[in-house]
Amino acid sequence: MELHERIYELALTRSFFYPSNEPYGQVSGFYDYGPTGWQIKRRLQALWRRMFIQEEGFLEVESSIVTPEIVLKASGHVEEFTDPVVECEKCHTKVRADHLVESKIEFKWDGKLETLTAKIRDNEIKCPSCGGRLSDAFASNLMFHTGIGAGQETAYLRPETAQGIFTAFPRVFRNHGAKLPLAVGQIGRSFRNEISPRRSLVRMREFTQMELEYFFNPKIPTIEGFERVREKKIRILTREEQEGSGAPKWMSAGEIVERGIANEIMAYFLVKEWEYYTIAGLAPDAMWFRHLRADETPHYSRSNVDLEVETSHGIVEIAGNAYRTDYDLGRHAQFSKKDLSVFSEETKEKVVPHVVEVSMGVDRLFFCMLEHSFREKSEGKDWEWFDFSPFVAPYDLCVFPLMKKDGLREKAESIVLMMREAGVEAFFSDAGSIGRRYAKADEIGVPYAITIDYQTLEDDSVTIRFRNDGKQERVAVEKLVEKIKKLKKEGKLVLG
RNA sequence: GCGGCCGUAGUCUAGCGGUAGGAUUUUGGCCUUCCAAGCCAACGACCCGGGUUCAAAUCCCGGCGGCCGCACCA
Repeated sequence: MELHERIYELALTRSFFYPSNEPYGQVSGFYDYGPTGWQIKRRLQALWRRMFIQEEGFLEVESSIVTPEIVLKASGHVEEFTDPVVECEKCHTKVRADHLVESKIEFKWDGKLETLTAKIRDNEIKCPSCGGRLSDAFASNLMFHTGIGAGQETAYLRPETAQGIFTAFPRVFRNHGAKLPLAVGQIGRSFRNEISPRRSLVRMREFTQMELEYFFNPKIPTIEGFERVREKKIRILTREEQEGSGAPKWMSAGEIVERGIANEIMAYFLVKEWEYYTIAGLAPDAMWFRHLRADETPHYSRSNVDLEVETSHGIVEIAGNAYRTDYDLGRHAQFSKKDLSVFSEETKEKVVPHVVEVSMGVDRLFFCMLEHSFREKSEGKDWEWFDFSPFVAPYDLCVFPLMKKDGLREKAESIVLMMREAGVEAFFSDAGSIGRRYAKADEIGVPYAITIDYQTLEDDSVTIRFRNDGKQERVAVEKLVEKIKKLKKEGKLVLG
């Protein structure tokens, strides 16, 4: 059995995620998060918020999902997400029309559907799978279409959260210091009407993104704090290595800048992302950044660097970094007929800011994290479990009375109350034997379990069990909250 | 969308013409002083529609859905 198959079974039984609207039958590409999964996803988002917003003093917004067509024309999505397609009249296979024609004859598409249809007719191009007659070329759009108001003015569900940040830029800039650089992030749902979504959370029609746009004066492509990360290393697959060995290399932020792979701003975020994903529980030896080849880089971008992760579903891209220059603001200026340039105090001139974008997918991260954290039965444990980091585990700890009787349950409940009041997320259970409950706690990756035993009633102390080695340490109840917070902060998972 | 395989309790699975059996989970009870103990009991399923047949979970057709490959996509 492939790991992802096992993960999917676990997702169903442990309430990580499951198909949306289940009683009506599955519609592929849509998944709900259950109670346990949502706890984890929330924490992945909270960790991002802490590292990419709070720690940096950046700003966060929430923009609307339904987006008028003109906005997405400006962004390029109406064109970019519309593929020219032909359909076989016999077997109904759909094929990209431009790719098909290009593969048959020497041809450069001019963007017109009629041209493609003409070429197909002139050259008698047939269906590649059955040889049947092909339809005229038509546009197939990957955005969810909707209509606003009684007039049903054309609109789409946003295909990315970024555009809401670009359109908010002028106001946010003015209201929050009117100075560059300015960084604005957002967590939210995006939508892509995939033709045939597969691989569960890896390719969804409705998904969650965490995006950050860093606006700066193009003459000053630097970021405060770069010196702190200059020597820090990440794994990266350079363009040369993609031609060569294909093996990622450890490289420092400084070196990435020197080699021209990224500017300081992007290099800074690469380091930050590496830290984020490592803390979130991805295995550093199973992920790497990849500098996209020139032919993969959009025309408006100076450099794109993706984060790729190895999984049983193959290599999954979970983050994209792009130096988008002034493309987005420039296009929105053009389409809205507004001046979106701002005055730069740094160079005493008006500039259209450049943008470095960090775009991360939460659901794909969630899936990769489950795979990388999954642990088979072993000598120490006769059950499968998840080695989640304390930052993303669904609960901070479990509270278990050794027995239900003799006042142990009541004592345990009072400790749960104390923990919850202190902001510690505690899971309580008195069902079944204590060993069984430890196993259950391991199965959803809770890092610590507190056990209330007979000694607790005598001296008001409890044991803390560490998930990863099963060893226990005795702690006074009055020091419990402090102790747990310390363990979490240090990420300590074994007593040792 | 095409092709191959498939659809039985929450999960895994047996049955493949006579209306379902196991494992696990869940619930209640007994028992239990630390790593999925044991015992008793209970709950719980044949994807949907049509056809063939005395009789369909089982055979046939259609639909819906899944997995893999193609295509599409990141």
